[in-house]
Amino acid sequence: MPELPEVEVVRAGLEPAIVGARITSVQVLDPRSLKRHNALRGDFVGMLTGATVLSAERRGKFMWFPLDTGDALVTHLGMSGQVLLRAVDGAPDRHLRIQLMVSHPVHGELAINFVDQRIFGSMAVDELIQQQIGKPGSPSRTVPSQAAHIALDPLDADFDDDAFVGALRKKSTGVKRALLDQNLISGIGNIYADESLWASRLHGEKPGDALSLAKARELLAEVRSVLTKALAEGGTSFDAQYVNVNGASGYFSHSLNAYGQQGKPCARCGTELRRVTFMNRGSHFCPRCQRR
DNA sequence: CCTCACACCTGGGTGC
DNA sequence: TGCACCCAGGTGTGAG
Repeated sequence: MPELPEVEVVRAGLEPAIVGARITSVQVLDPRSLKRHNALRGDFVGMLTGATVLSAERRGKFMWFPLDTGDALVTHLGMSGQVLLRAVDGAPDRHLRIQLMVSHPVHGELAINFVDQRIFGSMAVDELIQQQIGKPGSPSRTVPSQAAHIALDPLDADFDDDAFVGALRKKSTGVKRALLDQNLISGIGNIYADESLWASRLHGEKPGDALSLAKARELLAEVRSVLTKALAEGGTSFDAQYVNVNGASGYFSHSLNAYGQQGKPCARCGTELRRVTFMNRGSHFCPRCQRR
């Protein structure tokens, strides 16, 4: 269940090993992991083989790696995806779906293993497009076409606070659904949505258009705080040895106040936290602090 | 355009 | 021990 902090930890961990590397060979062990690859533009293996990686980028939960061919390798971890850096002669990983062999000028030969139990994640080669997004006056950006509809994340310097707050306060739908809407604000998943709602004392089913301006701003501030804290913890617990990059290492459960904490006392008021099913997924909240 | 239900997936856990 | 079932949830799609 990687969300923004976990994906960013993976991106940052991959960056030193993958930027400047040349892809020498590609093996697709399960074509279902290519569901976001548009084969009409070309063959996944053929478009990657021989290409050199220029940088490591992220927007929300999408990562991408621009190539010297002009396209980008796009990666989404979905629910259970991991990108593991391995020695070329390493033991095979369980649920390995795609393997890239790369040659790096400093680190030499490496295997990049895309591992994904549930196959909600994917790899793809996609075209990069130019896009105007974010606060008025923000510079134009390059983004894979398949991620063009994804909003900036709230840790991005060009994130438009006023536009988000305004749009949120026009939505009749519940505020949790709005937080999970990647077209409105990206990077938040079920865990950090529940954490942000708990921190701002909001019930997830409270309609967005019922929020005061101040409350909507407070929610955005709490979202930032929760994500920043999780990112900092992920950064510190992250093994500096890049060959151990492991996308599953996230979930800084010791700092969770709501998610998975049903039955435990609320850290604020002591009331027993509850879990209900909402939007086909678990929602965790304090029935006293977070009134509908 | 907006809202929302649902399909897509696997394997760990539970109940019988 | 085995088997059926439930559950975890990010994203894209299509219905209304």
